[in-house]
Amino acid sequence: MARLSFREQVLRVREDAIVDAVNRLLADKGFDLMTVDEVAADVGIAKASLYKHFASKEALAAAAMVRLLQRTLAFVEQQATHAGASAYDRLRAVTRWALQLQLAGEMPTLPSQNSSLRAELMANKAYLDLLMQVSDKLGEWILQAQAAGDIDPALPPEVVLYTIYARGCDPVPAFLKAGGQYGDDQIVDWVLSTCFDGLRGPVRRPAGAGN
Amino acid sequence: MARLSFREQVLRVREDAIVDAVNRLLADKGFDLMTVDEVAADVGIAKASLYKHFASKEALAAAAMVRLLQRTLAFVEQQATHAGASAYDRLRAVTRWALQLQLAGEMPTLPSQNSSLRAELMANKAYLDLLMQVSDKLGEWILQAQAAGDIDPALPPEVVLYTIYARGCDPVPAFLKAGGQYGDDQIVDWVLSTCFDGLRGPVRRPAGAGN
DNA sequence: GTCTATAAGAGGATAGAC
DNA sequence: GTCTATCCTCTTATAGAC
Repeated sequence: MARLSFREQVLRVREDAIVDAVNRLLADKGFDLMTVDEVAADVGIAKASLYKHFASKEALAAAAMVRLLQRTLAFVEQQATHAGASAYDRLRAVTRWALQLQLAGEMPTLPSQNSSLRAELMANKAYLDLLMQVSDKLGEWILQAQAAGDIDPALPPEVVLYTIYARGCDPVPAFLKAGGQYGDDQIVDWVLSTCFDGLRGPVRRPAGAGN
Repeated sequence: MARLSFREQVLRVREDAIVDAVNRLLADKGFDLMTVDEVAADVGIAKASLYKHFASKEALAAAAMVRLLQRTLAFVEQQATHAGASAYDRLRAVTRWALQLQLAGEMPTLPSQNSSLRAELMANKAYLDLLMQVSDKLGEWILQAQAAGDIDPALPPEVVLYTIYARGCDPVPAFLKAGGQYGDDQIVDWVLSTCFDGLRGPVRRPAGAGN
């Protein structure tokens, strides 16, 4: 049993290395431009060996997305333990985390339109399950934040959820980073502000309010 | 000269039909999934004939983007004639127009990462010229809106400009439309609100302000 | 300038030896 | 399970007749 367990550990380490490479390439070039040859070369194994671990290119991407959702769920559950934070604070923290991940080049992005990939993901139970868990938790916070008046109660929670998800693959941070004149933290602050406070900015008062 | 002019007109009409098809396919599936065969089939001519009009797939996409920018510039210049509107109103009108275009399936979207395509665009004088004209005009309005306090003066104008551009290819409207329970106008209003007023929503007052 | 036919190559996936 | 070598399909692009 020790030998079997060891073998399994080796397997896991190798598959983790594969998912690492896929994650990097998805973040860098996206699904359509990522080639299986690149993944194999990046990991340092033959392409045929890759296919012993994952059945298809879509399965590779799905594995990367599942790991992303696992990490997201871990972060979300960690936030839930902070008693002092409001629901709004938590939503903002999660969004900040996603933006930081993206700027670090570790956010795998999928095309919103590739049908073969969507089919694979919609058939992936682990993926759907995790996505639902994350969405449920965020959904709770959204309702709480709306009740507290921190998030616009006129918006359907769905709209808020999608908007937060969309910030994770927003092109703005990458463009600003490509410009080269701002640091990551500064970029994150600005994008976070435009997301929650809008282009109008935080705390506006009616004309003539005096401060 | 009349015969030549007539021939040129026929040419223009045909090329317009090609760009129409490209525009539709780019909006529908994106650059990577669009094939030249599809474009040819959609227009109803042979693929080889396409290549008599445009030198490459990238050139096709570039033509669609140039036409988009021409239309954008036309809309922007039309807004400039509305004397009653503030700079902020105009920015909001342009963003609304882009969102409506997207929901109508007429917004060609490019991958933010395809290098061959970016190279072609960056070498396309007409494209760069139009992009600069649009950006200059929007940039003016952004500065004015910031001076008027309608847009957060703490944000670099660059950030505001990129954010507005990014709304034109935001995945949120398409997701909401796919859900099927909301009309286009409703979706546009919500996304526009999250863009300018943020998830917090319009007009927040300090606690205890009374209304 | 339009067509049919085909070149040329990339990229996903597999065969079969070890 | 890893490798080398290969298959096969899809897609961009072009040749050459009309």
